[in-house]
Amino acid sequence: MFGRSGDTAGCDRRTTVFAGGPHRVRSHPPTRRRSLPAAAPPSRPDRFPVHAMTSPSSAATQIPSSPADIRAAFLAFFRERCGHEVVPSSPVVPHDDPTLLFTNAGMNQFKDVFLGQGSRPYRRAADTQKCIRAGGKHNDLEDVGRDTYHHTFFEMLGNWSFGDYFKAEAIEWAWTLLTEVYGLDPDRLYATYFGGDENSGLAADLEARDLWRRHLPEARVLPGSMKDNFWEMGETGPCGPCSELHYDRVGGRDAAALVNADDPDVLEIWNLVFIQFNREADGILKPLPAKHVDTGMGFERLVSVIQNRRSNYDTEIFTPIFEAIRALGGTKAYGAELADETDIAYRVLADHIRCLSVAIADGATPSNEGRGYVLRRILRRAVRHGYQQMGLKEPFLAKLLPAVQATLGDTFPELRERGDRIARILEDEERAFLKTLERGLALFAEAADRAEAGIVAAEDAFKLHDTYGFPIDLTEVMARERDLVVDLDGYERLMAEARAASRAAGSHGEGGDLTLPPDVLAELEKTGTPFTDDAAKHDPKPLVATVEAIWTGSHLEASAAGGEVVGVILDRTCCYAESGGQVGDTGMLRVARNGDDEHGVLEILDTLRCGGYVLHRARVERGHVRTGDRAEVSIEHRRRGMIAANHTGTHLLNLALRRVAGEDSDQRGSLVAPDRLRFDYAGSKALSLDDLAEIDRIVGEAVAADLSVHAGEAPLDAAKSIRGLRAVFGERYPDPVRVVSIGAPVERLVEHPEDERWALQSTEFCGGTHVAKTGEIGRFAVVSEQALAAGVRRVFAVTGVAAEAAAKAAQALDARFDAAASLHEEALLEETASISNELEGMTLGALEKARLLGRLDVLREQAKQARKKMSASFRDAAIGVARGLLEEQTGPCVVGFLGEGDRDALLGALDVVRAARPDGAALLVAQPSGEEKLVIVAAVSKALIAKGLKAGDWVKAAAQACGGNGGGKPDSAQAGGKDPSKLEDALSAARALAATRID
RNA sequence: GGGGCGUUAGCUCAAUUGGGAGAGCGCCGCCUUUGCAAGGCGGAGGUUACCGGUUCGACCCCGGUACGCUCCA
Repeated sequence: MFGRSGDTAGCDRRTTVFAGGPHRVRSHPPTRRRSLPAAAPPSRPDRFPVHAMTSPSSAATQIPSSPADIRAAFLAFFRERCGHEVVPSSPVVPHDDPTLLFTNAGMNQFKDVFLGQGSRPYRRAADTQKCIRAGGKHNDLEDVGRDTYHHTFFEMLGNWSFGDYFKAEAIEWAWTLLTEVYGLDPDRLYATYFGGDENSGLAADLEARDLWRRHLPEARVLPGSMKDNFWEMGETGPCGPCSELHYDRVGGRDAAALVNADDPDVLEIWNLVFIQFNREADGILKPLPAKHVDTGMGFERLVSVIQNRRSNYDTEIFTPIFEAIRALGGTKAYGAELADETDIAYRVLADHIRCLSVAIADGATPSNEGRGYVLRRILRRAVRHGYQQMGLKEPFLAKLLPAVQATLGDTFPELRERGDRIARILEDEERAFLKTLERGLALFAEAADRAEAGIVAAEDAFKLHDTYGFPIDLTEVMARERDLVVDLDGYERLMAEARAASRAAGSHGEGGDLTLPPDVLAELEKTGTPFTDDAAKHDPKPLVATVEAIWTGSHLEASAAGGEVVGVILDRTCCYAESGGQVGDTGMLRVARNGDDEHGVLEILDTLRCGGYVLHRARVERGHVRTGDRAEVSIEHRRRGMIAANHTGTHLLNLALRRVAGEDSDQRGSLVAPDRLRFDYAGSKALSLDDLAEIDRIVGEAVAADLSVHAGEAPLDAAKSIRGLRAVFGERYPDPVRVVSIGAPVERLVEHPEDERWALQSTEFCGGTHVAKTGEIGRFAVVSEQALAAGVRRVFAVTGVAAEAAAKAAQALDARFDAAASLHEEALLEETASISNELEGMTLGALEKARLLGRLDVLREQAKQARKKMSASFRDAAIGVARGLLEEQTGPCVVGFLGEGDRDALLGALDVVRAARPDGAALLVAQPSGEEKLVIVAAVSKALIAKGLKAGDWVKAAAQACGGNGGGKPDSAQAGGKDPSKLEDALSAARALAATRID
């Protein structure tokens, strides 16, 4: 399968690569679709023919040329000739590393190995890693499209040594691969090595220099600075010198001066990092006992070099995507011009659709925070370029997905497997943004109207961006169309202010975090502190352990005393450390020394895992604790029991969800706490009440069947093949892996993994604690169901006593509803409001809650009718009294008390009086039923206002006479009084004022 | 994690300084018309997201919560 296209393309390429002479930029490769991905060899390196690699002499006739061949050749080289394990790319969304937005380097998935926290069954590895550089410390987003080599998404080819081979082998292999396998001209290669740094007291890496000199003349082996040639993971931790290979696209010259000088024709293609130090907290470098190699070679760049194209975008990695963009219509063909706006849009779109497709395939979703927000920005940037440069006003990104699948789908099959989901999310998100644009257009029109001297105010531009998400460059374009300009300096100033404020707020606030930083972990290991043995966590009987270390949150301490909250590390423990969504145990730690039973008593508030250590976050209640103490650890059993019930309940819920919501409803996260459980899963449709009922029923059946819960370890590969297995999307599992099954024991599952029956039972990879029999769960109820983000839904549920309590609460509310049905008027209104409030904050089964909300609707309708009836009767009564007043008081002014009534009743009566005396004035008072206050309203005709009687003054005078206040307009006003006993005072004050003003 | 904005009738949105919650569309009824489109008249429809505070009085002011949008980290 490698054969035909590889052969011919290889020969073609050879003439180009070795042609030498002046550099020529080929406009376009002959893109024959057939020769692209369809004919590419599969990415599985074990199927890659190795004859080209094993026989260097024949390599010249077998130089890989297509992107797929080049990728496969890299993996085959390290697998076949250098004994590496070829591993799959880790997901581009690092589900298990919250410190990282996206996987941005090949070494990410081996970070734990370099930090000394984890290990692998192999010591040499190679892969092609999906990487995204956007939004984080490495942010290339704004540069994409403007040059030939920045990408938000790219592949990083890499090979690693974990304490195995070192500089000599790494350098030798890099050289061989590039010159022999890929046929690069050795005269165009330059190597750099770390040239030393006096300030840091670091010597030059002469070892690397000399190794390169075996292949390259001295003039092309160049020393580099700390910045270019010394690699560090962070402030502290593993680090070391690195050595880079650079390639001169032009050739036939001495380009040494152009290395690391940002020349587009002299570019770094491979970085070899030699991890040999650990930087301690005090900044000092200590040599590592186990030295590692970490290399990275940008795939897109490599292809451009081998194919002799001046831009990454001119390779077959991108050209099929350009074709798809052109097929969207309405735009010219890609012209490969750097400054051309349409060509920039081509590059932006091609880059961004790759990035978005890969990220979404790995489980990310555009959203308004974190990595989701980065994706949203990338998508919007793509839509904006399409919208402005290509006139694409309808969602179009999903139409580019097939081209991405065609170029990357063989290597990363998840792009095809999750294609529907990717397309749907892209389209939804595009529609949302088009709506934002529309709204922004309207707001911009207002801002443009306000513009003075042809300048759109900085505040307006900023607000459009900050509040309404209207991109600044769109604002500029629109301003230009109306012959306006935008105050960009002012805008930038406001942005800088907002950024500063945001940063200032984000920087403080790290109290209470007791996790161990890497340097402390290293310190512990160096001093021989053993990893905590927590095998007893699944059978948590109290046990006696030795205090190994005490962590204050900032340093290790020999002892802790009264009131302090510290992290205690023991040599062994029965506490479960927070992991896999299950919260950590609480319990007690009793220090015994010299026969004194309770020398120190600590309450364990939480238990967490740091590297190989279990950290007990504990408060010293009495006495003190020292390292070396013997202490009895015990957990709070009741709480653990509730957690176990919820954890087993979570597994049953997971099983039920698969049946109700479909096979695609992968778990996306979960929380197992004592009082409730939370489960997030992939799904875009809300669960109906019927679905919820079905879930409750399925779980309820499993509980009633009192099934046995089994746990056991099994080889990862064997366990993965068990039918019906539910694993967390994107999670990496250890080998062997712990399997928890409900029903048949783990051994039987592993014996016959394909058995159809397993599909009906719960089987999960899980390190958590569970009940022994499902009957212990007692009762299960889904409590609520909601959307968490687009494509992710969250279910809350309760088990055991909490579920019992919810059922009882529902019964109690039913009784109240029954009683409320016979209530009338005010009692009905009050009870309705009271029930409504309680229902809001109550934990109830989702089904019960829905049913009770239905009952509440009925009750509310009754209450509404009652309110209307009451209101009407008050109003009628008030109008009746007012008619009486009209008969008694024949003058222009009517002043009187209408009895019981609210403001609406008063206003209704006032209308009647006003109609009867259009040229007069009226002031009416009423007492709201059941309240110790008075309401006063007044209306005055224009004629009397002219004489000096203003309604506002009038009601104020009356109100102040009964302990209140009020006001309003001259023709109409309202007021209130707090003391009904002074009613007569209020009325006479009103009469008096009217008399002085009118007569 | 920190800002900004929003939430009012079934839908789209108004509501001057705090002083009697409206419009358009849709819905229902009646009238006009041979019929349709339309028009005329009338009507129903609101816990102004929720909770609390200030006030004689809150859609409006203040604090909190929920949800949504948006920017920054």
